[in-house]
Amino acid sequence: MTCKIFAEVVVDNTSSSTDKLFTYSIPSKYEKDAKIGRKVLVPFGRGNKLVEGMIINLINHTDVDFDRLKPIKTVLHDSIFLSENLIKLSLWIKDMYMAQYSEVIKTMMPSGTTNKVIELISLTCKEEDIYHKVKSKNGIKILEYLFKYGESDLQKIKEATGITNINPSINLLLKNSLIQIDKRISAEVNKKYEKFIYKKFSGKDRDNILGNIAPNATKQKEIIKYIQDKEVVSLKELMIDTNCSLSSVKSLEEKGYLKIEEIEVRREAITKEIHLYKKLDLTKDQQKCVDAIYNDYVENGFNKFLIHGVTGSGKTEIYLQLIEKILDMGKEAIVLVPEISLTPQTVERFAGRFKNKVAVLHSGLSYGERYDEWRKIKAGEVQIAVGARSAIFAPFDNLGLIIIDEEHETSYKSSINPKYNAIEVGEKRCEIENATLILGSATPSIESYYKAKEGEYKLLELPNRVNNKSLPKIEVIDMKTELDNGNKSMFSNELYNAIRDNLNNKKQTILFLNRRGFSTFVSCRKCGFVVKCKECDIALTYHGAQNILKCHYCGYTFKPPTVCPSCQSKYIKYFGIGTQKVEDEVKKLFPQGRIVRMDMDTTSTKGSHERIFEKMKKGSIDILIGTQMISKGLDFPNVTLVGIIAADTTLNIPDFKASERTFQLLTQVGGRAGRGEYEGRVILQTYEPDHYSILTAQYHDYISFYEKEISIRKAFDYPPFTNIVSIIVSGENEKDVFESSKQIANKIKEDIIKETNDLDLVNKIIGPMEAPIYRIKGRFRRQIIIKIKESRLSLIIKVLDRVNKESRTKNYFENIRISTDINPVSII
DNA sequence: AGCACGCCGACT
DNA sequence: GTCGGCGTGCTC
Repeated sequence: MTCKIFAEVVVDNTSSSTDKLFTYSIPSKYEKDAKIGRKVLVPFGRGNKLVEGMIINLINHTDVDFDRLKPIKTVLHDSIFLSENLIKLSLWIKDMYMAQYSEVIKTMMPSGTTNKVIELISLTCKEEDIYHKVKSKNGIKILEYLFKYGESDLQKIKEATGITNINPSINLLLKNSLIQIDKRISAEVNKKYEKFIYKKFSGKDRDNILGNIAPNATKQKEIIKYIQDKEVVSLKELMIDTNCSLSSVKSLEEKGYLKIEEIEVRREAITKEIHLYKKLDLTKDQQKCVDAIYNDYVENGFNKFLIHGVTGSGKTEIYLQLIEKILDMGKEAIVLVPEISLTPQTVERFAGRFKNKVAVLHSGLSYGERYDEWRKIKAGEVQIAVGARSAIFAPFDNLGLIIIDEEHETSYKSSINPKYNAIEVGEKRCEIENATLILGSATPSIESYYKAKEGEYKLLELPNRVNNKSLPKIEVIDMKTELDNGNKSMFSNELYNAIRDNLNNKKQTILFLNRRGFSTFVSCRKCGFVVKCKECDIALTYHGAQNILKCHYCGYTFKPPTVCPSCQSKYIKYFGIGTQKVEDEVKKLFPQGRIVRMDMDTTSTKGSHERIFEKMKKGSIDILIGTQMISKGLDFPNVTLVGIIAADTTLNIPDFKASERTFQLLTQVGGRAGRGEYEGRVILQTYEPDHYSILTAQYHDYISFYEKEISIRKAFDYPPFTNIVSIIVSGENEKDVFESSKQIANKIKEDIIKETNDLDLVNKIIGPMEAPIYRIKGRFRRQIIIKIKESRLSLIIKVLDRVNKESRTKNYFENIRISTDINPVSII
């Protein structure tokens, strides 16, 4: 086979106009190293500035003019590179989600590992040369700066001298050999090194050495004694244990007794001590599940499964035992869990079973930690990666299994570019790498369950809990009746009594409300004015602890008004309840209880999640109040009561997934009760007790919910019966946004007609209209929605891609952004 | 996006 | 001549 001589390279550049493949020739010395997925340095642009790139393809001939071709400068021998399979996957993602090459490549790599080339400029002449060899004023300025401050990079010189067009002057100085330019490459994240001390003497020489050391050098003697029966010790450790200084160690090194060496150390992402998590006996149902998947994998390789198992049915143990089998085959596994439940509890189970074969990847890690975990995977030091969404790209070369737990979670869909869905990417990756995909949930998404029913996934049902405990009873309380009976508080009589009894019985209670803050909106009782964010079209939430109004979209805070900004009346009232208010109320009603609130406001610091979990586990919390953060993965045997304060908060959102999300949330929260030996009780308060989401959740009846919901989706043509493409046009100038969105919509329609002449398709384009949240962070937003059948999706993507590019080059309006989302998790 | 290039007018 | 400012168009 002949060697390929050209490489198609994606250049590290955020601009959309340079987001394409550039062809470079491969110098013969790099023939072997220049492989697909390798990082390179290439000269780019007129100035031949060195930039990092990634080889996407190798080819034998090219249409690019010979005199335009440049050679690759360096193939970077880094531990960070991608497999050919992952490059294949990245190309699929780019097409499917209308993303840019560089965006996709960046999400696949650990952040901060992109190399930047810095050009350091230094002098090669004497000071007196400045004035007689250089005539130009700018040239003199630059040289004077370099004399004063020594070598410096271009940016600094530019700032200090105030020369805007500096390059001609620099080039002139370079031509006259008055300066030189050194190139240095560096990345944000690097390997971490620590100093270690090696013993350079043997035991029998010890007394000799001690005799040779000056009598007053007591610290040196101490060090010799300390290290005598060790081979190597970290400098840090030695300095702490012997309380010596670096100079003592250094003088011992000079005498030749020790050697100081820098060695790379791995940052540890799992800091906690991990206890063994014992293998459990499987129930019949669980065993059937494991066997079905394993046998299928051995026989067929690539396949897709959906495990529908009620809360507490032991899905995790199934995952663990399947992983064990896969590992025995020499294969590797990825486990995806929602970010929110990627708590120590989950990690403990996997690491507790498989010890150092596990790497974790999530947003709580520093760049450095993530970089080290990534390299552990790439180097084959671990066989399992547990992580959030982006762990779907864990760089295994021999993948056998991808598990996506709680597959209905919306966090698997990325909200930033590339706006990929980890489930779809997982399917594609398994197809490419001949691996098995397992989706698991107690409340599968409607789309996934439909696919399972249609045979696209193999459906496995686990209808029973492992301990054969029945699912907790859910009592629905109609809050309208409570109100009629004169109860104006947020707690029904039932819930109040249950909390009181639980407290008396020394059992734990979880209270759930999917809204943080104190009050959800502030309004004037006289004129109805609602206080909104200055930058967003969003009602502000009152946060009592700090006495501020907060926008949950942009994070801005405001002082609460004392008079109505609109009519100047004093009748400002705080409406709606949030977790803070619940906390206040519970503290008032049960002053003897130990009460903790858990939401985004109380868990912003690192490790705060963990602290609350530990306290809950130890039993030092009686009542835990929280948002959906507490609805997942928690397993506290002593929780016997779950109170859902207002079940309809998610129900009335104008989104096609509102019912589904409500059902899932209620089922998941309800599942937190009665996981131990005691019977659990769930009290659900609502103003809409007859809504099917609530009725079916009450009886843990997923199937009935599914039947009802799928018929509605079909009737109104929503997913899974159609794909949804949402296009948001945004900008700071309202009129420009209005006009440009209209033009874009027209362009899309024209293009579709040109391609297919399908008027029906054109008529299905909704909008442009004001987006449900019309303004966010000062930008006005208009939305276009296209419902499109699977068979026509690629056509629409093609059209949108073209319109996107065109509107960018033609630049009708300034600062207009177009953001396209294929199958968003919500159209709000 | 960044950057070079080229053209122009202003300032020695 | 030299310098800065700005518009234009390209990047293998």
